[in-house]
Amino acid sequence: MKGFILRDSVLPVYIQLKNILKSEIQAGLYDVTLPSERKLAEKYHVNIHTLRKALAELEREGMIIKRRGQVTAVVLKEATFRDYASELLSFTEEMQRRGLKPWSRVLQFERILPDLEVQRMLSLNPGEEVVVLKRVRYGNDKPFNLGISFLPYKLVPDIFSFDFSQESLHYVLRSHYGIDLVMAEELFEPVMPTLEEVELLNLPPMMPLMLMKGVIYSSKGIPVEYFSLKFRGDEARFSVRVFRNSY
Amino acid sequence: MKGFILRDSVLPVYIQLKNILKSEIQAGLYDVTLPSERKLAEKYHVNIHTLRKALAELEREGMIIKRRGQVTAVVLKEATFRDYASELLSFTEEMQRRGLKPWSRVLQFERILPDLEVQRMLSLNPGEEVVVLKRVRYGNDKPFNLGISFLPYKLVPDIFSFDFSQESLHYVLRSHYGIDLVMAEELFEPVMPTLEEVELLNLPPMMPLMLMKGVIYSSKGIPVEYFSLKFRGDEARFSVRVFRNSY
DNA sequence: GAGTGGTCTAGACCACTGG
DNA sequence: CAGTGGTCTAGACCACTCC
Repeated sequence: MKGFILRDSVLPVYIQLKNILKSEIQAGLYDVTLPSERKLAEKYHVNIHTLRKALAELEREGMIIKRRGQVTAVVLKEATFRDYASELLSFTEEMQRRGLKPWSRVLQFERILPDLEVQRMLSLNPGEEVVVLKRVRYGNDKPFNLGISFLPYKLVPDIFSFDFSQESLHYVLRSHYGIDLVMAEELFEPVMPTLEEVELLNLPPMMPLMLMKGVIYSSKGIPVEYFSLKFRGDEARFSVRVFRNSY
Repeated sequence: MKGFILRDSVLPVYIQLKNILKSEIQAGLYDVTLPSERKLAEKYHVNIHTLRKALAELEREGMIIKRRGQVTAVVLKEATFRDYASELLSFTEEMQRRGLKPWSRVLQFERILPDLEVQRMLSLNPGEEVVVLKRVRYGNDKPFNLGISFLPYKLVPDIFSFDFSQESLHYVLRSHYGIDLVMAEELFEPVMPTLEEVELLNLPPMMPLMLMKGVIYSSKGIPVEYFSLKFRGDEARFSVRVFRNSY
């Protein structure tokens, strides 16, 4: 990974190339603009289409900006906001990334008939049951959020054999049920806490919450989980990068 | 646009193809899975790489999910959340899209020396001045948000000749200064309003705000605007789609 | 093993930007 | 008008999934 591309690596060439270019940009090798695509392709002995795929990745990450007819601009050497989190991660992974020990207090875990909103979000037929799992999630000793998850019961028949005060829901879905969660639609909204939430999350007065709710889909395109997460406002900073669409 | 691809359209083939496939999916032509890439390419008489580019667009929009070795899954016929807004749009464009008349009340518009945060976000040298523009933005008669923008003065020398109670800042930047805004880093956080904000936005009691702040970059990769927007909580629903990264 | 999507190469041509 | 990035085609081979 010192600037050489391994043709028989498990990583595709364009990903290796992306990483190389990223570290070169961060090292200050290219300051305001990048060399042309043709020159870069020649330099790294790859086809121009492979090079272009690497640049497309960098652009998606917001590191460079390409425009037709112009040299491509170098924008960022690193993310402006630290809490960059526009990636689908389980709470467990999020905590591990921050070096905190994740665990949960389970408040509710049972089979119920869902209300209409949950039914619609999970594309369920009337009468189909869901599993509801309500937890306060902790990192080390600090409460991070209050989460409610709904899953179609038919997808997770023997789920009550797991202890979700310790286990990761997403990990169980993958390892035990073979369900890969790959995409989520999320909606953010600021809300005031209820009295119950003030207590559960140990909130100071006048602290608003960030409500994040949405649907998570498996690799087969099936809606697997409808969730609602409430975070302490001062701990909940979500950042994204957005682009102007041309077409 | 009835299912035929025009080879001499201004729109690239892969965009036309994306639109065709989208409308076919929404019409229910493909229900759970799509035909294979080879078959689709043959059906529309395009090269498989062009077809793949169209599918990549649909996947980015969250409409389908592709996995190696599997047929590609159809996920959504339409967005689950209506307020889908992960696109860089000016307030004026946002209002026009909703059919509302945008205008502003300008509260502050002057040259100042920025504080350290603004200086850092805009990559300014000490002593460089910025223009600050503080406005309450309205759609028809309703206040939508309170916005503060900071721009490097050197980029917009004669900006005080414009009246930003009517004009769109982003439009002036593009048409008068030739500055194309193409990318933004944004951060979201729930906050409680100050007394001033309660009054300016005509807020009911205990209504939290969504704070959205960030930096907007031009096509040359230059940070052009640092902004802070505060929205009424019940009017501020931001939605995104996130994916699991493989590499 | 048949079929799927993923990667890489090769080359042609186009559209746009800038001096 | 030279140089840039964008699009489209052609074909080979690989990695993975599912039966």
